[in-house]
Amino acid sequence: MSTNQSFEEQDQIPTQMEFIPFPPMAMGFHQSLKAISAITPSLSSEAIDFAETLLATAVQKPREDLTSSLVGAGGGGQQFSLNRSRVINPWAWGEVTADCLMGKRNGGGDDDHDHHHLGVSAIKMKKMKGRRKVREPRFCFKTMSDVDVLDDGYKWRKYGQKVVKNTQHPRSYYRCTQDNCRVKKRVERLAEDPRMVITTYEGRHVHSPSNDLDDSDQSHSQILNNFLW
DNA sequence: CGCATTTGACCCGCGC
DNA sequence: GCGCGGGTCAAATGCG
Repeated sequence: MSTNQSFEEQDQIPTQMEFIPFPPMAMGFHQSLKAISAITPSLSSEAIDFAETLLATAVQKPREDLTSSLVGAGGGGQQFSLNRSRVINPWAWGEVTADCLMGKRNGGGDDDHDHHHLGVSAIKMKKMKGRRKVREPRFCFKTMSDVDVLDDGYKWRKYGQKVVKNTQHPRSYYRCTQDNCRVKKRVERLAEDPRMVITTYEGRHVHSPSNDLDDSDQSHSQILNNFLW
């Protein structure tokens, strides 16, 4: 698959920890990602495209709306930054955090549940030493939520759970239930802040999302919707 | 009864 | 070569 190839062929592995502050997303989500990719070759155009599509799917909005939502919801103070490390993680990743997503107007309670973060990371694995192990493109969201599994429109089946070292929360492994679709995702909670959920997707869906969202999963999609306005 | 989840075992890559 | 740790498998169990 050509997508995998382009992820694979980029062999630039970050060598030190860098933290590059990024200007507000006045230019929009897509352009911001493009700009990030100019800084780091780790974000290929496929990664950007993948990120955008996936995020749009997750929030159930067309890609065009996604950009305007993020920009429109903006105001000042979004932080768009790039964190690169080989020590902690051999993957390069970019993260976007919109201010609006945390404190947005919400007359109700002002407890933690009104503070939402949405992070987006497009990541690739470093090339296996000696051998070519093809890895699907990966991508992770960081969200603040009290539910572990955010509804992204696809059906997932859990196939494993593991307690990873130095974390008190188990990591869960899910696979897309669709035949011939090899997409997987991992869900874990941040050790430093258990309210933060890291969802890592691996691979691309070969089908469109199942649209049975309007029954029991309503609450989940509502959480996602809350991120954007 | 069928399907999803749980959970311990197993596999494999990597660092020492 | 060995041990560790992350990822996956699959039998057992739970649930609707």
